[in-house]
Amino acid sequence: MDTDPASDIMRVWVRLLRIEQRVRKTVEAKLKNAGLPALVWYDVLLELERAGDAGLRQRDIQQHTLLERYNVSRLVDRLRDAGLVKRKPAADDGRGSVVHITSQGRALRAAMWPVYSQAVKGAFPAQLSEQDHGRLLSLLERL
Amino acid sequence: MDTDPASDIMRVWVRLLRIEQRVRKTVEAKLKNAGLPALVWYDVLLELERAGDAGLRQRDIQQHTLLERYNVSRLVDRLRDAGLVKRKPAADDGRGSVVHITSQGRALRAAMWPVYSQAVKGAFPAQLSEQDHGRLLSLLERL
DNA sequence: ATGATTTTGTTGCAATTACAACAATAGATA
DNA sequence: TATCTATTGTTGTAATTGCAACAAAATCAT
Repeated sequence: MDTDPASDIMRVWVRLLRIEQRVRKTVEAKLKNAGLPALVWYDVLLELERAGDAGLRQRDIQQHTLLERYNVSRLVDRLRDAGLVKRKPAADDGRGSVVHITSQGRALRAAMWPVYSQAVKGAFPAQLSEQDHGRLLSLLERL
Repeated sequence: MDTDPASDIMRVWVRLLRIEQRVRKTVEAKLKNAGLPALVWYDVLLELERAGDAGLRQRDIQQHTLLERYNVSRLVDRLRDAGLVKRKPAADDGRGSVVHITSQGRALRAAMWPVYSQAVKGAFPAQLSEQDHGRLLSLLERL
């Protein structure tokens, strides 16, 4: 077993971790500063918007966002309480429910986007070339 | 302002975010499964071990780990309660304290390393070449 | 069909993290 | 010096997340 702290993959991981923390932190701060909810709300609203009229099972939200089951359950509660989504019993599965975004939900997601987008851009001050972005993306895809 | 959801930098960010979530999740799960504490404990213990006899101010822990001030405060409390670190008043600064790792702390960090390391490797199944690792790392360094 | 297993979702409680206010010292400025 | 501001750290309380147990329905195996 490789126990070298400086191994390639660990270097990549640690670097990736720090970048994620730094960017997430600034994004969350700017969202809060703009009076908007946290990033995870955006994530869920976006997935629901993409899902369209069919909506999404909570299970699907879980898979898309990598949230835990119980966190999805409670987050959907909060989104519903805020009028951003609706829960309906699943027609073909007596256990679960289907979640649909409301027009208020769509409006909030749209309002969050420019703040989110700008915050991310601001947190990556280095201007990589289009080619570098492509290279980086294709390397990340392989992880 | 660019509001294109598919812009290069946002693609990179979203991909990076998902990778971080996936890997962190498996790492935390494997640590827990091995009866070991969470990743953030490892992070702090590692920084303290690197700092050596001089120890670290809590402020420095904060900067290295990107934790919030109050989280450092309470995490150091827990580490101290677990016998992994010691807090001493800072000689040259009446406000703060200096944190030192104990031998138990070093032992725990050492015990966590192989589990951590293997978990990360396992979470990156794709075998990138040494050259690709280098390319990826240098691109990440620029973010 | 029936019983066991898996999947889906919820909930009480514990642990952690976030927010806001605070105290104490250090450092800067008049 | 005296005062103002910034830095460092703590703590009460609220919000969120994690853990464990649970319920209900679907799926599988016999």
